[in-house]
Amino acid sequence: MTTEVTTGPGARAGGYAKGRATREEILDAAVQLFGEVGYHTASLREVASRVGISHPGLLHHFPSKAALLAAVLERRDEVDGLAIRADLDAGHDYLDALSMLVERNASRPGIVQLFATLSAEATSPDHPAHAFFQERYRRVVARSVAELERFRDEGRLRPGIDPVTAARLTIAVMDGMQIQWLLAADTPESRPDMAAALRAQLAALLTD
Amino acid sequence: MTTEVTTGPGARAGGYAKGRATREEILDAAVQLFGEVGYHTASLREVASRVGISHPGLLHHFPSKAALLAAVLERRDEVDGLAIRADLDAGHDYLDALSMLVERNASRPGIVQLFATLSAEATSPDHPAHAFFQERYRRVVARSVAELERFRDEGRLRPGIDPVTAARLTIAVMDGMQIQWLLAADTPESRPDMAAALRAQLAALLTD
DNA sequence: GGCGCTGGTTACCACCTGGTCGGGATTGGT
DNA sequence: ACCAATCCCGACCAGGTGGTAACCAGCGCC
Repeated sequence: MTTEVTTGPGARAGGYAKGRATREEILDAAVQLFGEVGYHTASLREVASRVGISHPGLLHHFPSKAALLAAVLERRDEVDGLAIRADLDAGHDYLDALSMLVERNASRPGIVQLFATLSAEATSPDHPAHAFFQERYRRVVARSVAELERFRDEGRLRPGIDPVTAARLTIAVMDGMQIQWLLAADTPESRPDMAAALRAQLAALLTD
Repeated sequence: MTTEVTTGPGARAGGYAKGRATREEILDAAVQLFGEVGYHTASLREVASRVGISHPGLLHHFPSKAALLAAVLERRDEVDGLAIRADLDAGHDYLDALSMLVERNASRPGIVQLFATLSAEATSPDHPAHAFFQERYRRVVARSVAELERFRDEGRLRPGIDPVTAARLTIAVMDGMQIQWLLAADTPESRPDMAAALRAQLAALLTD
């Protein structure tokens, strides 16, 4: 179906205040459930039930399941993007901002699980979020590469490592650590610290 | 349901040659399909159809869907384990053996997708493969830690990096690169080399 | 040559899925 | 007070799900 990240009708601001509030509740519940069981397995009825409405009631706000998914992803990236920009404006490094993002994520297991599950699912070419994740990775890799090229030019990137590889490794670490972190949810004593791991990774890639 | 990795009745060797062959075909098809769409979404009918039998025919060999999943995971780890041991016996390093494993995986997208999708899915505590993946990560982390401790004792681990963190980062890189690799399946020119990435990661963690 | 186990089949079950339809409240501007 | 837009629901649909029951063909051992 390849329903792109076009915001479905009814998902934008507008309508009554009640409706807008319900839409937010739906998105929260959808993030939670998609994270718990994945997009395919999650049912509209379950999402609707968690919000306290019927499933046609949900479909009134989001015309299809794929549209709901698109809205969820869109909102998430929007929120994260704003937070990162705020950190940058506060004078932080881009890589520092990434660490901070990871640190924030450590307090939102639902969202972490959502993206871990979804990015793996969306690996299939016909997944509704396939194009979204392709574009997302393209963007974040490009951004990280640009940043690491600056580091290299300042001589702060460890010799023998090119910026592209360094960028991909860093992003891979973020994704991979999420799985280890999620799997160890019930054994806190052996649960890895995602942010610390990312900082260690950057320390291994940089010279200072 | 937490169907552990107990081999279901009928999944072990035995019966007629025809039956054993069919079981292998089923496992191959299941690996493929689970990889394509995930465990939850995959249907027994689809797996059966790819083997050319009916879906109760499949259930004759594997008494439930979870049992089929268990058999798939079990066989995969068995095969990989043997290959790694062979590489070790050939005089290779454990970390080199990991690179070789990754290199082999690069020619089996179905299996890569299977484990990427499944390890994310199995993050949920009530997923049939949850315990399997917990144990799997515990095992491979422990193994890598032991190896990296030897490196540290030989002074080949970069100072400031402890073996546990290094092990987790390495495994995270393997998992994370899989997603980037799978997502770039249709853009070969920008597709990362998983094995090269792993080697670069190890180069960043070690001193030689 | 009979006989039990193996490898399937067709038919069926209860249940869940996303989505549609028509109607009935509620809301808020005029 | 009116009226249209918005919000939401119950009922329904076709289709897919894992699993079961009953049955039958053929293989191979006694």
